[in-house]
Amino acid sequence: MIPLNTDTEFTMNGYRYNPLEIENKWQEKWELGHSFKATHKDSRPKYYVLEMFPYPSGRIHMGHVRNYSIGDVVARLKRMQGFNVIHPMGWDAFGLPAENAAIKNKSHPARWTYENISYMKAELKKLGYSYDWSRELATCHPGYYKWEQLFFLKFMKKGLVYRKKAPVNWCPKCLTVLANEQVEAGVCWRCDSVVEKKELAQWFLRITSYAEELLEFLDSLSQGWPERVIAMQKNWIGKSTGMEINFQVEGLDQAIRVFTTRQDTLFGATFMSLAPEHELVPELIRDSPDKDRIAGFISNVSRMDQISRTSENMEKEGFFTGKYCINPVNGEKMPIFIANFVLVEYGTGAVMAVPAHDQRDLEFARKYHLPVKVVVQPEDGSVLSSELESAYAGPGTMVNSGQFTGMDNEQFKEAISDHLEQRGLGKKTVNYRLRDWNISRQRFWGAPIPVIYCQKCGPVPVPEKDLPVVLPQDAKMPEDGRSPLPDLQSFLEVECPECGSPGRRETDTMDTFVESSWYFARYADARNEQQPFDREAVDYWLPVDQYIGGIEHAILHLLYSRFFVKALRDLGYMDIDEPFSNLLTQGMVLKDGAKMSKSKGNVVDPDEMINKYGADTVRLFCLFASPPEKDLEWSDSAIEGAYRFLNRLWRLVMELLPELKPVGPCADMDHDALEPEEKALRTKEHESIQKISRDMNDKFQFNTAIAGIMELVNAIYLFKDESKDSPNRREVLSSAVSSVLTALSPITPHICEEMWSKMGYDCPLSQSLWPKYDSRALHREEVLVVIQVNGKLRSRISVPADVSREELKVLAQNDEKAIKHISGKEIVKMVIVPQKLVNIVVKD
RNA sequence: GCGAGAGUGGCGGAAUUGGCAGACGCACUGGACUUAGGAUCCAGCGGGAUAACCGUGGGGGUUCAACUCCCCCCUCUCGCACCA
Repeated sequence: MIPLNTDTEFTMNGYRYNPLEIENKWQEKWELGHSFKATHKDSRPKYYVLEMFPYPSGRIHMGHVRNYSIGDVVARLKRMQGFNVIHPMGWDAFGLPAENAAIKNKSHPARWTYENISYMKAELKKLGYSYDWSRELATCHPGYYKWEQLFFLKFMKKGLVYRKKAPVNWCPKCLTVLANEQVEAGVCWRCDSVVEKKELAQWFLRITSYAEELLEFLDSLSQGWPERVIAMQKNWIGKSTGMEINFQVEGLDQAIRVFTTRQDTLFGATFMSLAPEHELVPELIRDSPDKDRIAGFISNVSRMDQISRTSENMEKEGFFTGKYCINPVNGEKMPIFIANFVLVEYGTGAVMAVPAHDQRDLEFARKYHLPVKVVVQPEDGSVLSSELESAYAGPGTMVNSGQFTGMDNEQFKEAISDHLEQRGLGKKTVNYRLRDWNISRQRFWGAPIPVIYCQKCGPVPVPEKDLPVVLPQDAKMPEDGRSPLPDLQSFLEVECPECGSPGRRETDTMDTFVESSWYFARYADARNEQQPFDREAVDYWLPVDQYIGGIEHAILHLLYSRFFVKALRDLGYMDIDEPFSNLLTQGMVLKDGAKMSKSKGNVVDPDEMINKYGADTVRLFCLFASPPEKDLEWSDSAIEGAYRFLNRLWRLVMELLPELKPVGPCADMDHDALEPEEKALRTKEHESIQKISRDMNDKFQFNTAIAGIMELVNAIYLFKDESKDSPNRREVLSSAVSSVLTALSPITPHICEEMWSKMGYDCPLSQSLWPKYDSRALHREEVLVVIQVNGKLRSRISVPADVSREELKVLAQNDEKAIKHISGKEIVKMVIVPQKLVNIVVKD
């Protein structure tokens, strides 16, 4: 319920703050006036502000409201500061929930999706965001995914796409495979099911061929991106430099290739550990008497789910294959083991075990009574023996290392690398943790992968002229949750474009992260039907100057998008290296200390809040309660506070309305001619604009910017009651009120527009310019100076701003309160900070 | 274990980067107006015998002066984690 305002002052001009009425009115005006439509034929500098587009799940939630309110403030602010701003919005519209809803409602996923989009679009409009809706896109529209399919074909031609049969991550609940990035601690990123391994032929994007560039360019982002996002990406790419070394298998014409970053410990390698899935394993165990037991062990391990297999307290286990390999530097025989902790995906799937200098190898060696050989002695004087309790991984001097004994291990690392390379026993390599991106999904509601399997020609790309491969409208979703495509003859049956024989369409669709990897580029030219986007438009608008979204996309979406931009650049579609120059990761919206969720029953519905308080109040609360990167705790009383502030401002302006004139914010006037209170207010106004501009622009600290606005409002309240009537009173008041409305307008645009127009302005605030403070107005005649004695605050005095250091010294020493603390003591020193502070240092 | 960040009143949070700790707001207390107050206005609001003094997670240090810089430690949040 909106509290009914009946107080006399409030209604005296007949205007009551009615948020919904005002908001409707201005939203309509903006829409009819195409106020936020952007075009690249413009001489102003461009500014691209983008918020991560939403999945059309049904309703907007508070997380969206916060995200989009932050973005809208940036957009409106930059517009007022003279930029040509593009601020688009669209829908990340493919994905599994639509399929589930379709099964439930016995309809088509498209229907649910488009209904949600229209509902949520109305919600966004009610919040008054300054989007250029003419660029709206939905990724499930063939007009969008057609170009994605084109990119797929271009990638294919360039060797950036390949199909391979591989053990892949399978989510038993989503009935589809997942990319490595989508498996979090062994469970599905979306539904938390434990992920299984499955052997399937899948389509991969060769993101690893950009691994080095993706890593290197992180440095160029360090100014504009949060450090932790960069750290997470670095970590994910996981570069390590080392060597690949070959170990000849005894009695076989085969070598085992290992990857190591500690080639300096090669003399200490006493056995070999292979991943159970290593390709040589079958051959190595063929003649083993233990063959069956080993095979059982291998199938046990490889069938294990990711969680238990990679958990820390998993017991290290292995089996001896019965075979040996030869240490290339000392010719020693090393037993070959199969070990459950060796990962086939990383490095070469084989590890040279150096128990003295690697904790895992040590544990394994102790368990199976394998030799431990120290080859690096620490330089602190302690002497390690093979009895050591924990492995030593630090630096030191080489021992037991043939002719290299006595060398520093770091130098030796270089020496042994050259030594091995010269003899053809190994080579220096760089290894990445990053894997290629599996984009195949066994789902219906996604962009079809444009490939046809021909009985004769094999997989054949769909010719570009036949794009898009459209998702069938007549598909019926099977009850069991599988994709309908593999059973849909009308979709499936097709002629081979190369030889004309019967072919079958690929039924896998693309990972939905593919759509979100390039949507920001499509916004530059969203209605283009000839090509993905016009080169001129993309060159003008991209990169995104400010990207805003949740930290949960720190790796997935941001890494994929960076990869896409680099790949599209190399295909000649654009000329930038990175998509997002600046990134702001906003915190979550919490209620009772937890993320809002239906299951916890702590959801606050934005619609309800808008109906109760209006969009301006909801926006104000979201921006005021916490700085953007931090989590925001929802508070019913704090939103009341935001509403109260807007009412208070409304009352102030309505009361003063008869006096106010459209003089503009920070209006020019003869400062010296003003009364003292007028000077004070004018100075406060200009100081506030200085502070607010700084907080908003440089730091996106909207919370402190709003605090600054509130202070200015408080100052106006004081002024209106205390100042005398004078020739300049109206100008001073009008300017200050105009500054408040202008500065607040990016945050609460509707109420500000309304009061602005009531003040008599013709040009709407949304098209006005951000005020410039006059540094002359910042000058105060009197300043407050703090007096300390031995660093402790003792007094405050008001002095003329231009007082000299000497005068200040005298004033401070003669200050009554200061005298109490210095009398009878010797003044050792006086520290003067002009206009601020005097510190008198005394001793007894 | 590695990486990133945080720790300030009853609460959310400020502090121009070394110069008045607690801006702004919420909550609370007292008062005014009032049939009424959940509206509004005024005042107060870190602790403390309202005096000294003590206070920014703890302990040291640098400095005339430390929330801020340096060293050690504790706690919490997030991410990664048997990565060879």
